[in-house]
Amino acid sequence: MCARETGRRTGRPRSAEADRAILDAARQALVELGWGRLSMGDVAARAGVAKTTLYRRWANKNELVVDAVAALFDELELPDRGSLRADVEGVVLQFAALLEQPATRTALMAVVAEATHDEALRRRIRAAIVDRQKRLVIEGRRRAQERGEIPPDDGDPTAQVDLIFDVIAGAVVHRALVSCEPVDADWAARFTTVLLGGLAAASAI
Amino acid sequence: MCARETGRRTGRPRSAEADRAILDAARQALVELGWGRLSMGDVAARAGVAKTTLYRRWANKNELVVDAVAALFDELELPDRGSLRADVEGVVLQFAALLEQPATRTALMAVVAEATHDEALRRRIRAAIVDRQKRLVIEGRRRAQERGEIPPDDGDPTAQVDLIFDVIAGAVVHRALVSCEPVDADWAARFTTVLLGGLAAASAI
Amino acid sequence: MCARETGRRTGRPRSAEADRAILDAARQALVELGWGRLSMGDVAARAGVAKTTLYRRWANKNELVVDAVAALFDELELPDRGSLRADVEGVVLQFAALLEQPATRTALMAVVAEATHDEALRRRIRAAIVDRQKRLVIEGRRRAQERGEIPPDDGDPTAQVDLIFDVIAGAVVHRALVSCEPVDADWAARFTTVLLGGLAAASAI
Amino acid sequence: MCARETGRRTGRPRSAEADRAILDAARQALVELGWGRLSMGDVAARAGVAKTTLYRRWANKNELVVDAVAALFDELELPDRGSLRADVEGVVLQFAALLEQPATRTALMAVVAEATHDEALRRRIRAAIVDRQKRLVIEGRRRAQERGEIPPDDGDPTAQVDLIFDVIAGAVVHRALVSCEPVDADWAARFTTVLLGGLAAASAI
DNA sequence: CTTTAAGCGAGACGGTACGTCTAGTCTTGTT
DNA sequence: AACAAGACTAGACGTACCGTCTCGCTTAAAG
Repeated sequence: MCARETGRRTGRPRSAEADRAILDAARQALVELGWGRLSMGDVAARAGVAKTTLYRRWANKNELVVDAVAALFDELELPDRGSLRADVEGVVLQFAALLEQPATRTALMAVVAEATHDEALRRRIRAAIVDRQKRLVIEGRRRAQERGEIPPDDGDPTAQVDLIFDVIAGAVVHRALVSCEPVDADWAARFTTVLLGGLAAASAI
Repeated sequence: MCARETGRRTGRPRSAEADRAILDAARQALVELGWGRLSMGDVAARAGVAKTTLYRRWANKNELVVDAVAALFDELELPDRGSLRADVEGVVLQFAALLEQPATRTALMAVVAEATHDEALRRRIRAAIVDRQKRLVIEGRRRAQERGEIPPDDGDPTAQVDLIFDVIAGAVVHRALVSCEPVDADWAARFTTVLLGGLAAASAI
Repeated sequence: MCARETGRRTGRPRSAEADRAILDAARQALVELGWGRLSMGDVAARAGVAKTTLYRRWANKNELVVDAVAALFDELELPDRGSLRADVEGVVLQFAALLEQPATRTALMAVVAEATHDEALRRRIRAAIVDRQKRLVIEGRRRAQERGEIPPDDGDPTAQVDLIFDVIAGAVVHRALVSCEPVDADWAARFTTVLLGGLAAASAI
Repeated sequence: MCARETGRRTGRPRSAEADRAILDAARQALVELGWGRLSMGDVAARAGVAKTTLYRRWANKNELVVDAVAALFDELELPDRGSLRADVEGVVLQFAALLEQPATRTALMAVVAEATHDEALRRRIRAAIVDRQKRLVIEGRRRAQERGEIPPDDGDPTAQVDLIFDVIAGAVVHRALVSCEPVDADWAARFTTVLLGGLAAASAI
């Protein structure tokens, strides 16, 4: 999480309690205030910790906030809802619900914005968030193939997985964060109709 | 562009040259530094203008930067390529090309990130960027209807326009800025196939 | 007092009221807290002024405190007591009384101690305190010459003024702050006898 | 030297080498940096010792530095130069030479400054520095009396010794450390003329 | 020859202040 | 009026140091 040199063995060990308190405080402050108005002094005060203790663990405000939020994107699941359409609608609504939380929306966009001029951060996001969530698409396709809803792969499905992921995640993120309109059951249904119709048409070629 | 009170008629008129210089300076600073590190003093200095001249035109930093960003997206056009499919592929590639420029990618993400915790900014983005670019979808549908490629509207097409816009813009932005993979002619073709297939299926219900 | 570039002519002029408020606050804080515990933030708060307003005028804490200390010594006066001897005894007792106040003794020694390894500070002390107080010696000599107690200058009196100042100030400071013995009327009388006798002998050569 | 509780008898004894290393490091740091910029962490690092080892021996920074400096003032001597005038000029130049070394000037002023608000330290300085150097004045007077340059004492000379000492030491310290002007042979000659003339005049009363 | 009380190096900790930077406002004199 | 210049309040930033507090390890004398 925080950059902790593993080689040290002398000196007083860092307080694990402080780690937790700081990350909790940072998450809480992020939700209440947003990235720009969150201040290190405030986080330190909330955590009951000195400001130096923050700077001993993270080089600056960005590093801390990115870490404070990184774990929020692991909670997406793909419960089996019995049909491809239900699975897609479910994951769309679940993802939208996540993005409706200020903590997550702020964190995701802030980190992506920061990444537009930081190649290393871009790679980190791709590994930690993008590739992780592609598993949801892969799992959904597998189930649909088992159910006979879509034909089995006859080649490498990577390109199609990528496309599906970009369309689903892109549309939800765009509607929730750029257009700023609600991702409700109705929109999810209409979106799913378009997506599945499009995929059927594409594979029929 | 900038909020210009129309009631004034006496006194020295505002310098149009200053308007241009400020917006140019803001765009340049935004690209070089990103949202967070851009400062009003720096923009004023680049524009060769006093800080008061900025604040006379825009209420605060956010307002100025949003305007500077919005102008970047006004260059998108929809030349008639003869078919709906060609028009969609064309606008996808055009939009992707825009997002491949560091200027635009940084600006868009910066402004969206800032908006995640700023309701007023969100409204401003929607008015200055989102609604403005929906014109492309509306125009594309109109042409396709004239060509007979899609049936004429039998109700209010707003919801469908919104959905199409979210899907196109979302998928392109997501692939270009989050997944960080190229939006090339091949991807555009496959995406268009899915989109048009989906829309056909949706209207066939 | 504070470094004020005289060449500027545009922009808002610096507040003379702030100048006064800051120096007053600094003097007060110096008396209450001593050099080490005086903080810039505290001085700013006492003066009802932002910290930046301090740093716009003085480069750092030392510079400000030196000026504040210098002002403490501006209250020394040389009322005409009718004879050179009475004037010397008067200023010796006045100076000793000043050094008996903890505020002044602490401030003077602190600033001199700080200056032992800071060439710039040394120059500043010389300009702000030493040269400023030499006025007392110059004025005393002028009066004595008018009274006919000492002959008029027949050359540049600077070296003699310097010597007299070092002897008077040095002896008083040394007795009060290093030897730590009282500078009373008796000591002042004996010291004055030695000083005036010495000066008479020196000019008789 | 350092406050060492005598009651302990078990456990690992304190390292005498650390004592030396710390005091040496403190003296060196004091000369290089001055009192204010000397830091306990830096002294510990120079001494190759942990900060706790410093605080086990001295309660705080002041205590350590005072101890580090105490021994520096024992080197003044009064060789017989054959006449009172030559002896005075000699001791003036010798004392000035001592104060021209950064080590001594910094140490002396630092310790005096600290003493302005520490009664115990003031007494300690008086015993260790002031009274010790008064022997130079006493010895000089004795020699001059033997040579017949000044009349023998007809009462208690203490008050006069004190006055002479304050004048000499005060003037030299003031010129060297406050006025910051060179104490050269010329100044020493002029000062001696004034001092001896003054003393002659005073005893002629 | 083990126990034991303390010293020791390393470095984290709560604090406090530093000096810098920026936002957004205000005050001059000039155009 | 707008403008250039720059002072102003407010407050966060990231750094440095103080003096304290764990850690785990070392060292001598006491048992």
